[in-house]
Amino acid sequence: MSDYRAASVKPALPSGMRDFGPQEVGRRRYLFDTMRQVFERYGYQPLETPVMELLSTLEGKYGEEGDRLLYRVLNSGDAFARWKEQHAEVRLGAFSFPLRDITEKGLRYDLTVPFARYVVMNRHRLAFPFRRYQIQPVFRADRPQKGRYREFYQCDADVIGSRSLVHEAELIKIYDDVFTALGIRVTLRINSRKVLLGLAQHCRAESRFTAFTVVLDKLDRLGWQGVDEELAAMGWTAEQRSELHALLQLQGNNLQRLEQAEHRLRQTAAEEGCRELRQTLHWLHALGEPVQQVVVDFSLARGLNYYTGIIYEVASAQGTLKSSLGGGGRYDDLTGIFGLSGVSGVGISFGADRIYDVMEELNLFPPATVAGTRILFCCMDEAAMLWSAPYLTALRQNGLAAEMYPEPEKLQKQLKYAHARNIPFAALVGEQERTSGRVTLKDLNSGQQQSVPPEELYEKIK
RNA sequence: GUGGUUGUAGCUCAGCUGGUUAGAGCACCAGAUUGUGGAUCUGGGGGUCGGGGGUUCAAAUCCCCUCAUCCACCCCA
Repeated sequence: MSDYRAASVKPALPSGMRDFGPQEVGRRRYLFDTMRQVFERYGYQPLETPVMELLSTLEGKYGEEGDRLLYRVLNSGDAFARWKEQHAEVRLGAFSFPLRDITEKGLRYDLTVPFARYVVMNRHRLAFPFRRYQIQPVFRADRPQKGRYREFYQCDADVIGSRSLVHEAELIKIYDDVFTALGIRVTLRINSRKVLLGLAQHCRAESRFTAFTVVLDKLDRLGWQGVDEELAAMGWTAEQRSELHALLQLQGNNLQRLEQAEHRLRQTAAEEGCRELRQTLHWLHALGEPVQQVVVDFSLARGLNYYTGIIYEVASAQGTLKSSLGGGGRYDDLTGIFGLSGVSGVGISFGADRIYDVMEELNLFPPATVAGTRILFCCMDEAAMLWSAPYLTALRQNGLAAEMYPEPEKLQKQLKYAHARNIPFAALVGEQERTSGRVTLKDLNSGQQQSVPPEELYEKIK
């Protein structure tokens, strides 16, 4: 028999990973349930995919940076040991070696790419347009910091197989419904990649489009001056930069700014982008004006480079966490890489962990998110425990959460436990109760006690 | 991946320029209260001072390395 206690290890978690205690789970469940309800109300169907995907599915989808942040899983068995034997002369880390020999799987980085993979694999089974939602953890080997974790939940809703802008408007409604239900005031910014592309065309800077969007995305952090400098460093002329500045400086409401932008960027992709944005706003109006603030913002860019049409981003309007609570957009050809081209999709994502952080900071969680134990049987001796057991079961059968303290400990200790667990009622059972056939029901909040027949417990405390 | 911050009891932290057996609050356990929780009082258990190496008669304290943490950058939910 091995002495497993000899080698005691310091308990710890891998960096960026977290446990969720009972209260946190309750609150997270409340968050997820809220989203689930809204998603389903809009006709989205649930989907789950595995944590692990083939690296061939994941690699190259998130840009160079994304590949670096992929968690790679070592092949199981002795693949690595075999590899080392075969390459005994190679010193690990001395120079790059074919990773593929020892790792062919990775943890999912987001939910969109696995969704695209699923759609392609099941295309004959699905009714298009296919709407699905997915609430699952994703993994990024990033360095953790405030509002950034290595394992975090994304809550995605996507519809694939339709170009209709009704979806764009409905997704805004979903954002609106969820954040309104949760009680968070947010700002929802929308833009179109086509407007940005049009601007790049107008400035004859199409070749550096992706780099341009990455810089533009930093506007709220760096301010115009910072963006201006970075673009200058990238080789943008003063004229090109002032053109961009003018676009960002447009005044008026959403529709007015769209009109001006369209006017400025004639004969480019921006015309279509503006038209689509306007159309989306029309649909939104028809579906019902949102409660939350919706702003057309030409500086919104989004890093992920698969977006091609309208893009979204949500940020809290209150609290200290300024980073994004969610985002999304339309991608014209996400399934193309898996061999199914010409299928357009649009989707949004909620960052549950950040939403959690914001709600906690602003104290927005309802007081009781989990229904805990309602009554604790506190027994003086084993005979009392046996006597109580059937009543315990009866309460449970009636759907009430009930517990019995597992030892005939001192009452003091048992009541302390009830108090610590926030259990509102205690049924005290000792010799007196057994002989009289009535239990002493104690209300832990008021401290009052009454003698009741055990059959009436349910009615008294339900 | 880059830069910085902080690691002392289960938790939050104190420990001055190196100097006896490393402290406090909260939490925990026991008792005051042999069938009554929250309050109070009394007592108690708990620490490889993140780990390794070095300087020194002497290191929680100074130096180096390492690990972890948090924050920022990059990037993103």
